[in-house]
Amino acid sequence: MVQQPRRRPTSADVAARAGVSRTTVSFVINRRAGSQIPAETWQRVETAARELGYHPHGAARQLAAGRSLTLGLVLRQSADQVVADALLAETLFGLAAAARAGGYRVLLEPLAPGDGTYAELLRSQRTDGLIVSGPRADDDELVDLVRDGFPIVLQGSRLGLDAPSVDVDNRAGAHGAVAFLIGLGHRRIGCITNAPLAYTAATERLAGYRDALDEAGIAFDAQLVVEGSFVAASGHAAMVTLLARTRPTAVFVASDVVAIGAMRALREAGLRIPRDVSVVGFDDIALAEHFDPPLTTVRIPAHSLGETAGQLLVERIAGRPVAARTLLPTQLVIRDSTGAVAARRAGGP
Amino acid sequence: MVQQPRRRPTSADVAARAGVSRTTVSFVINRRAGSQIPAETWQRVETAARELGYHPHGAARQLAAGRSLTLGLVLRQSADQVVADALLAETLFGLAAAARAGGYRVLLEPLAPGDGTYAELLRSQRTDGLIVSGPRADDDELVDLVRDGFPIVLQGSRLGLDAPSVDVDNRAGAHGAVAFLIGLGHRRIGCITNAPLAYTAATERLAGYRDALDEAGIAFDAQLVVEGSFVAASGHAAMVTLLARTRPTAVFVASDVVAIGAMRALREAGLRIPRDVSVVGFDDIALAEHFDPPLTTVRIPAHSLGETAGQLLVERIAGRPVAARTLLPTQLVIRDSTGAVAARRAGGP
DNA sequence: ACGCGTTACTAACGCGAGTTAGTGATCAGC
DNA sequence: GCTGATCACTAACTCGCGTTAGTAACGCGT
Repeated sequence: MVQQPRRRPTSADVAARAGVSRTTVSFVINRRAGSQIPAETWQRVETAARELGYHPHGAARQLAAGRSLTLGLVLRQSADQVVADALLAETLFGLAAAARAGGYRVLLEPLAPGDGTYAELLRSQRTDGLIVSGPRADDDELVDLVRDGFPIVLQGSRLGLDAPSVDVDNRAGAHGAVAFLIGLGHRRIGCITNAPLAYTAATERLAGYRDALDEAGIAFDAQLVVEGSFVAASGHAAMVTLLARTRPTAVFVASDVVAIGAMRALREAGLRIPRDVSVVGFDDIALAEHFDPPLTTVRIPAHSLGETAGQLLVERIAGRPVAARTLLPTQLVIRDSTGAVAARRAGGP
Repeated sequence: MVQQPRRRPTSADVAARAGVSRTTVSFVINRRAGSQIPAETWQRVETAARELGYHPHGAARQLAAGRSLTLGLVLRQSADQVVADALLAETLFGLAAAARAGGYRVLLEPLAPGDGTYAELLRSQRTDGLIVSGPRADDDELVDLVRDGFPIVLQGSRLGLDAPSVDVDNRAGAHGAVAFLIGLGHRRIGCITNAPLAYTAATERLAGYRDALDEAGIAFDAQLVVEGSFVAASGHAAMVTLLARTRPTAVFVASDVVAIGAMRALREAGLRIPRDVSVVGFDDIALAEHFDPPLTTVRIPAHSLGETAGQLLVERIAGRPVAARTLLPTQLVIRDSTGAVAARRAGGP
């Protein structure tokens, strides 16, 4: 007996088996509303499809329907940032959840700056829309795509682009953290940034720091600010630099990962947290509450960051209007790395 | 003047503009080898394509060519695991790199056990192959797909499946770590697993622990083994349990994240690391070297784990034979959380 | 018997490419 | 001057499905 080289069944096969036309099969498969198909016929089609193991061909559907039902996620972070970004996975899952709710899938395009192009994803219709995470100001490709009217949502800082963006309210979060320190009596507060100031998020968090200072009438002192750069080691270096200049009673570190490095430097300098120096972080990564001591920090809604971005993109693809800028609120989580300023002991810096 | 409702250009438009047929355009676009197209014609086509801003329609190509050039990544981890998995992003990037090298893209399908199906990805040809991360033994869907001959690569433990799998050499890694402790003079060594033993990786790491014990002629003591479960808090609880039973001179914790919780419990019990108790972790997450003290741990090649999985899948899709099981080597990274066993002082447990 | 709706479908086109089988022109060789 | 081989291309079919426009059958009222 000759074995047929089993071809995957098409809707025509299903139609033949059910004794109807392909159109009818299509209606049944897509549950098309308003079509008058008697229950009996409907059943016949479904049965035939099941028996044949029929699964509609994705590409054919996309071609005919004109939609890919796919969202692209472009990650413009460098390798360093990715490894350091403890919340990426969570954000990703939020996005995936939103995508699924809208009937979409997520295509991932990690693309460190300068190693490739992503415009093709959109221009070739492989994705119906794009979420660009960490867009840089010099991204011409992005400018073109937005101008051409493709559905795009920015995650992170916006540049003068006419595309909706989602981000965490970095400035308010930082402001709250530093205001909390001031409330504890601290006046000499250091700041270690999460990243070089070319990154908008870093600038915004620094701005929040200044806001709180201004509000309390404390003069800004550039000596108290040092740049960190994503990884813990940068926090260590920054803290060493800071301590060499002066000794603050508290430090606002705009990233938990950077903060753990900073805390290590404090320990190495023989300083106790929070007795000698209070530390506040930013992000509330899962490990923050297990640091020694457990870190007071600013919680970021990572999951809903991704989810919101996904929802906005789905709306945009559907052609519905969308807020130009969505800022997600943060929340200060108070743990044990912060305390009231110690009574002034002898000897200044 | 009436504005044309600009339709995206098709290969027919390019053909018309260049004064050739669609076939010729197709040959040029796909750089088809062996076709005799004079340089002049070739140029004309390329110019026409550029001028029109032509980009081949992805779905149409997929339909005609029968390949989607997409790899699916199915993540069967629960939300807890994802948040805890500090290396996921890195693995993902490794996969993406391999995919790109083979001309593929990556479609992400996060699918906590019991919340959906992924077979459709393959059956509808939306992806050419699948990498299933963290496959569970009760996954019937997976069994069917493998039986039907779809290209699938498993990342993590294999179950009796006839599909190639990639994983870290958990057993050897654990063995090395514990042997190192034994070499330092430790004989009473606790073990906190990274996950419930239903997870193969947890079982394997525990087996490595026993291997080292056996090798050194140390009797296995079930009292010294406690289960952890992905997150740091579980490590804290496990260590509390362990200390309530007995006091080991060293503990092998099969996950850095779990280890940080365990270390906190040690501190809370007034024990110093490594003076009173040595600790070895597993994974070498980015923060491990910034723990207090910096954690001795077993490094996992996260990037190449993803990369290898991607390469294997690409090979399988191409129909080439592939190793049934690939085990990636780990590396013991010695830091400050381990030390020689202290001279026996008065008082046992 | 005729007209007029419904009901329950189907024929056929189009989506945008890849690809096979051919075709006409040119040219070398004798 | 004819044959046969290259060269440079093209017509036409195919992939699998969505969808519009249309039609056959049937029922019902007059």
